[in-house]
Amino acid sequence: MKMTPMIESFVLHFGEMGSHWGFNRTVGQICGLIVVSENPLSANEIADALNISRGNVSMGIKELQSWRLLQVKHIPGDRKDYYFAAGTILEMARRVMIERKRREIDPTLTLLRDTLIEEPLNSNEAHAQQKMREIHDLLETASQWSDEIQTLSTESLQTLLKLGVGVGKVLEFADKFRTPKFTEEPEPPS
Amino acid sequence: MKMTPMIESFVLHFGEMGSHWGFNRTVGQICGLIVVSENPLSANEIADALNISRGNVSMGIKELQSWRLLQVKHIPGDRKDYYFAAGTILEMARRVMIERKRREIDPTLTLLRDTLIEEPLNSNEAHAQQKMREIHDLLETASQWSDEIQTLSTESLQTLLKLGVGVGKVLEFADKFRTPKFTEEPEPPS
DNA sequence: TTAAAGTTTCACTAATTTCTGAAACTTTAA
DNA sequence: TTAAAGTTTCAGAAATTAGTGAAACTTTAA
Repeated sequence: MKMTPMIESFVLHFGEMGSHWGFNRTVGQICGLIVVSENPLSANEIADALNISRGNVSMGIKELQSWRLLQVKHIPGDRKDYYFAAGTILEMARRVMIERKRREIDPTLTLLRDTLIEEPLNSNEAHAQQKMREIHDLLETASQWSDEIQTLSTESLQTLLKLGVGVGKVLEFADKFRTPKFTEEPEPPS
Repeated sequence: MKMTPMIESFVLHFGEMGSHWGFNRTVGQICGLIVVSENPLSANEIADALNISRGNVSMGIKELQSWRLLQVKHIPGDRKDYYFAAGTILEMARRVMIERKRREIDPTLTLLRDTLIEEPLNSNEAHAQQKMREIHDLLETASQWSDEIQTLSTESLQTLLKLGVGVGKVLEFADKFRTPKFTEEPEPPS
């Protein structure tokens, strides 16, 4: 299976992007290829298209499965596994987000929580803890957003994404009319 | 300047995190150290505390400056530069976001836009373009969010972050009362 | 203008990560 | 039960990325 130049350039670019999204070049390419492919692909077809070793494909597939980005199809009378993208782009993006949160935010939150219960030994440590608390609170909020997004239906997420772009202006306006004393929660509508 | 165990463990962890945030271990450590430090630090003090070479510190500082995460302080009669964190944690986080968007999203958007104006040569390419359009639209939305956030005041951003956690539920409710007419999803095959 | 103090660069080395290919293992049709 | 087809693992090779330290460069007080 030979890729056309259009598809090849996309797949290569996706490979480079991959490293920003938590996986390596090859894994990114495999992911790109599968997303863009019309029919499910066998591991051999992938190795062939990307010109990488069979073992490497096997590793890559395992990695992508750990991100829950692949689905497998079986063809009767054929023992191969055929892989295709698990869900829409939005669903895949969401899975990546969730997984990244689990791998990147959660461990830091744990460390910060553990550190923040220690008694500071001197003013340096007191200051450091203050900063850590700021980081903790921000990550905690990010974590809550992420958990929330996990519970949303795809449609609601779509709505939220589209809506978002307008939300900022409203807030900027609201903040202007807020007294410095009451910076916590907006009045609930009665 | 010797780090206490508490601060050291934080700095080391921050170094590991760093690689997820677009910079390498040492740069992460430098950033962590500076954030947590009570007073501005000279390059030599950083090299000393982290036990890395002077040249490496110089590179790291340059990198952090390109992320606009550092401010420099001069002490009269002292020719050294003293570095400290540029703004609050939230401000720093926001700078990282903006910069990552510029480095990671924008180039992909460009590639996708360029690819999507090409005529598909066959049904594979047509399908690929369809997927690329989905990715494009999602990244476009992400990009708009990012731009918006850039224009928000820190206070409004705080408000938005805190608020967010409740927003989802409202949307889920609203979507229930939306007519299927406006759903963009295709009918599942029967 | 000089030299001491500070900073940056860069060729080289070290460490880490990724990839290969062959061997081991698994599955299933006959 | 066997062997052909398919899959996975893993030790080491290759490639990439990070870090060192010495030399070159810059700045400024005297």
